[in-house]
Amino acid sequence: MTKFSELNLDPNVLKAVAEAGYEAPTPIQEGAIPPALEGKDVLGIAQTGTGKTASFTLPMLTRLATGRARARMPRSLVLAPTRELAAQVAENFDLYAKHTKLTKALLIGGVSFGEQDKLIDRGVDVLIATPGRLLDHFERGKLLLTGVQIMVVDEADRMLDMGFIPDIERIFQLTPFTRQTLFFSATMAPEIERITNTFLHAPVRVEVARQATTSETITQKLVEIVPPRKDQTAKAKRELLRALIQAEGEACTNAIIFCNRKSDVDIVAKSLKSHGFDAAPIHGDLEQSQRTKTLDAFRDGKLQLLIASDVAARGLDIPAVSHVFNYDLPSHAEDYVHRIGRTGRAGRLGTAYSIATPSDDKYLAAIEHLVKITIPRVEVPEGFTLSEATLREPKKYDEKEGGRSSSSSSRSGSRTRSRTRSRDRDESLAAPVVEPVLAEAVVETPVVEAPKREERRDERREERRDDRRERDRSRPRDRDTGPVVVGMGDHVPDFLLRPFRPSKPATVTEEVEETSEG
DNA sequence: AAAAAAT
Repeated sequence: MTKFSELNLDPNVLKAVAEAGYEAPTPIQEGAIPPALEGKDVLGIAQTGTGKTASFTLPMLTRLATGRARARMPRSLVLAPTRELAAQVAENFDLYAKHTKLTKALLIGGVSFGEQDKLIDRGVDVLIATPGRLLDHFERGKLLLTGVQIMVVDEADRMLDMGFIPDIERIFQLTPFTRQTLFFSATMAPEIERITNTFLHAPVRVEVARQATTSETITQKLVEIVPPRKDQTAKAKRELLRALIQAEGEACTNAIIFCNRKSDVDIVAKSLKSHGFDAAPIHGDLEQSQRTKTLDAFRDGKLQLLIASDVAARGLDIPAVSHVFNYDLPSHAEDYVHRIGRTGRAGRLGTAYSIATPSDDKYLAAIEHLVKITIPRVEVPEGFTLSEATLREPKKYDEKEGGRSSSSSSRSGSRTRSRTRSRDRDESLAAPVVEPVLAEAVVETPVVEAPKREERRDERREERRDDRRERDRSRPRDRDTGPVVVGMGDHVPDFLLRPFRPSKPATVTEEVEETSEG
């Protein structure tokens, strides 16, 4: 087996690695460090938890060991998508650079410019930044990127998701053509491929097998509930979450609870706290100081439950999380893998619970397709008092539907139709794989409904366009024109229509048509 | 329908 000591790293760097307790490099490190040390571009395809950060940190420090920084001209640059991730990279630099004289600055938003400016002025070897703040410094003329010898892009696919690619391209163009580029991404989306083709020169491609999502170290479980009413979903989910945490008891030493929305992060955190749990929220709308404080407390074991948006889904290295709870199933299947990957790290055992409601069926299918397993369904825990109402029981819905559908079928017309649509949606939500007798009625509708819904939307759009045309010709006579005209009847005073219609309607109509087609 | 990041 290769050892770090065989990798030609700077002795001072090697010393820090040894002190940190590392002997043998991970596959990504073994693959990326040698070419990086030779000054070659590296394209690393690897996910977090594979030792990616050290795979660029160690060779960078080694190559920067000779020479020193000039004022406002950093010698290297690391870009990360989130502030926490950038801060984490910075911590890694501190760790491995402690026996060198290399300096670094962390440029992230949410903190004042003053300290960052001071460091840049003095000259730093390594600049670690989120794209926005870096460009901000650059535009203020405080920063020159022409001295960058090594540039690292970390978590490029996440940058893509977050719309950072234009910024990244711009930053690439601000650095010298001769720079060395180390580029990391978990996946190679077409857009990522394009960037690497443009900005990397004959890169050495290092690909590390995707982390097994069915990793034996993570036990995945899914709890499905059907809240009796839609407006009770959140309440039911919060209660179920509490029951799940309680059922796990002492096994749950600490956990990250993921919500899809920032507002839900706050609500769930508040709710858990009021029920006596040791919980705190983290998401992008919170003050940076608060984010740092919360994350530090969680890392130090002073906080048991971290309620998080996807700001914490990727990259963050939080050791020893016993549980992950998906309060919401993520709408991007990839995120499921990232989220549950927060537990079961470094050979430790972990448990990942996901809460699903019927409206998650689509997401769930995508997730299970991606991870290539059927996530084991488990019963709701005993402490879940709403269980009777919220178990996956289609009956209530079907009874209701049966009653309503007969009354609605006696009617017709566009207004009733819109109500029918929302009813059908509920119906399809409540359609589980059980109850064959009722399934007849349930299955039929969504299957037919799905394509129809699209058609109808198009129809309506066309209708609306027609309406406009009609009105422009001042012949508002169609009853289907929508609630506004129906409500006014045929008695709409002419002046009310005038502001929407310039003096020569025919011409305008033509113009509208032309522009809309062009 | 939403999260992240520059203010």
